[in-house]
Amino acid sequence: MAGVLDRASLEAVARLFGVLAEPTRLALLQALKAGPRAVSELAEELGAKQANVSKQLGVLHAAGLLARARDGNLVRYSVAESMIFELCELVCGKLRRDAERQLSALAPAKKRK
Amino acid sequence: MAGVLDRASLEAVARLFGVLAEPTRLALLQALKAGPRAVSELAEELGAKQANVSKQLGVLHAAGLLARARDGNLVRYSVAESMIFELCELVCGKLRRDAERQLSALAPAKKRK
DNA sequence: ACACAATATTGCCAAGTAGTAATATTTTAA
DNA sequence: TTAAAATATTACTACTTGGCAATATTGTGT
Repeated sequence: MAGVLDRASLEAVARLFGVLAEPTRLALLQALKAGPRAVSELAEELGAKQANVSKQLGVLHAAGLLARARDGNLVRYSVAESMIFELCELVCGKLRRDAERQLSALAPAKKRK
Repeated sequence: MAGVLDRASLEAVARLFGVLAEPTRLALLQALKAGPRAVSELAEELGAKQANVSKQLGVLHAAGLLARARDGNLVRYSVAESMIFELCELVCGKLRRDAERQLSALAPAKKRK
């Protein structure tokens, strides 16, 4: 369905993947999957510094993955692209398969399902 | 379906996304979508240096995304995880939607489909 | 106006890495 | 054993960026 992408499109795709290529940002997305959270809540939940949480949320927001909403003194972020969870599921599936293959190579004959 | 991932799992997922976060590697995957290719073929097809193509193919192979097969003097690489194209499709879809939104914000009332 | 709390920003450093030129390795063919 | 071709590796440079401390900004209540 999709033709061949030019260099600029490939760079855009790569940039998006790059946003997801950091454990801290993935942890933030995972926490936000349960619902909107304020910066300080996320910082405590992840055990991370406020400055860094704010910075990484900014990266995710700039990429269009998060929505930002002021609520008095707080700023609540929420997931704006549920697509990211499909992405993560695909990757997790591959990692699970890899791990299984590695296991069965050491311990033959495993139960199927 | 998937529970909460620990730090190590998040790092593994991030590492995978990181492999896809480079335009050159995406271009290689795109070229390989049409079928197996030798290193020199890919270098010419992309207009890139042999050393860099070999290096990036190595990264993709180490990540388990490509298969490697010697064929005489050549080494042919091929896609080992078709999942990556689903990933790219999801990302491309988001980018298309973003671009459309940006367009319709400037030029109201566009034709549907 | 003030103090206080939550968030954002700035300057910095250390680590990681894409790309390159040069060189090494592997394979084929004489 | 040679030479030549294809691929991989090494050493290097330039650039990017995650995390941090300090500071600035924004909003709330008094």
